[in-house]
Amino acid sequence: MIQSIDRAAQVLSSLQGARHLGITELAGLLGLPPSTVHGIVKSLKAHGLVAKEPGGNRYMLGPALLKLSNVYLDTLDVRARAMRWTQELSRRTGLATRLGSELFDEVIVIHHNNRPDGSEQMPETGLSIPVHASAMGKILLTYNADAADQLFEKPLRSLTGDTITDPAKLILQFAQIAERGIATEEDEAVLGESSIAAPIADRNGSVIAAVAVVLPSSEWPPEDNVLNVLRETARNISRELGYTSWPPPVVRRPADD
Amino acid sequence: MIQSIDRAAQVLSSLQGARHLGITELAGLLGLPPSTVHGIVKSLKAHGLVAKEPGGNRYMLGPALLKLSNVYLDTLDVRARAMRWTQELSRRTGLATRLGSELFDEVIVIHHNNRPDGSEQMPETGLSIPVHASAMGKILLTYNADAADQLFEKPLRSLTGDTITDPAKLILQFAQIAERGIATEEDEAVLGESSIAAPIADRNGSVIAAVAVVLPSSEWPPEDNVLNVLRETARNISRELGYTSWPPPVVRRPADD
DNA sequence: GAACGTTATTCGATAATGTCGAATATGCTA
DNA sequence: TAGCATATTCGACATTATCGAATAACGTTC
Repeated sequence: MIQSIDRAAQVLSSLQGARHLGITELAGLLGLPPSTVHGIVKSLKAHGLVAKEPGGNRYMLGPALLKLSNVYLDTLDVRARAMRWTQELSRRTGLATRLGSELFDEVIVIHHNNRPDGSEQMPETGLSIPVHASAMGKILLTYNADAADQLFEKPLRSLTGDTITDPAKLILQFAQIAERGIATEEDEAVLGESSIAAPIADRNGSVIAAVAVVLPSSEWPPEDNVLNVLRETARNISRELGYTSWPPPVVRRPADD
Repeated sequence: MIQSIDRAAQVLSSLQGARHLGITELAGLLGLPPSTVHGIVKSLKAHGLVAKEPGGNRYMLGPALLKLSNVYLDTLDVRARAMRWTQELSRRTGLATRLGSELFDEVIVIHHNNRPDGSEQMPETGLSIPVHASAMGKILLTYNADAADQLFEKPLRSLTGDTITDPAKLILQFAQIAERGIATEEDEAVLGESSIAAPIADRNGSVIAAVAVVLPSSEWPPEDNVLNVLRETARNISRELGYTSWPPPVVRRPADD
């Protein structure tokens, strides 16, 4: 691990949390001398990854991130292929749908379809949710034992009264999830919001993403039809990626690094 | 400039251009030994800024960028304040609107409102357009002489037959733009698409962003009303940011670094 | 299915490079 | 306007990244 790159990433991560920070504040957070931090920030700024806040002398994240992120989304093969299927899923169930991918201990939403009822809704692409509190996260953990192991090394954060923070309970769920190819979550991330997810596998059978439908908890449990359509969607996307059998088996794969 | 951070940023930028690259390819692009590049990529990967493409041994941009970018957008004060005004602008003109900010020699779209006619439209947030070929870019260049100087050091790229690539012609436009507080562009970035932009100033009178309306070139020229509403929108946003007079004067400001 | 070529990855000695403290400049506050 | 806090520059030093060589993994061809 290259020290200065590691530190640069920490700077970005700190700014992600705090939005605006001065050099001294950053130095405090990272436990480094201000002059060192200044050098790092200066380098990041030269590439637009960090910007000076207008009219102040604090720093914030920079516009280059927006461009990079846009290219990132374009690069994702799953996303491009899944889009038409999730739209169909949304239409057939009348629910909002999400496509999610793993980012350390969170699931990040890489595509989102609004509920087709035309109500005012936020764009959710880019949203991140702790893995253990999301249906998509449970799918990803079920199929990635290494990630689960790592996750359970630290205590799990509770987001609502219903968040499951006991690893043992989650592990019990994983077994069922593997069998059914479906994970659920009720009020575990956001009160009043529940979701159901299914795995997306690529041609090697690796689960690389998850699809979910999101519904108000007041409409829980969803009709069986919703489950079937969701499962079918996940299967269709996987098929398009070159994977045919269903559901994908849970196998411990060597972490590629 | 810290060398390894600079190189890391170059890696991101290369991946932005090429989508997928192996270590050797990257090493070729940057003119570095593969082992060096490998170390950099490994460090970036540890933070999710870069990811290994599923099933291959090439690398691509990573999901952490999406999260960072989302926070970046949330951080932008202009964006939050401008949003309701641009929505109103879109409604009153019946046109798509954009909010743009400068990123080196491009304008990056930080917010976008669809044409309210309900037609199928792409989300344009994150889109980037060369400054010299966009109305928003001309606004930003008019108010940032340093950026213009830098831009003119290299020959300008032509995007359509109508792109203005002669610095002298652009400089002539800048004078008019400063006077009117309005910049235009006809088919200069995308054939069949034209736009009109106005400056957004913060409390110091620095022009930090631009608003634009985009219309099919077939509807050019727009009614006077469109110009007036656009100008009014820019003024309202600027007022909300604490700047009152209009249009903002062009003054050469010291580059803050 | 085996053997080659290609590409990724690891390792360690070297010296180039980032680091950090002190000095200076800048900007904010009272 | 003075004083303080914060950002920024500078340069000597030693840590740290670098790069070549060796190894491992991969994919491809016969």
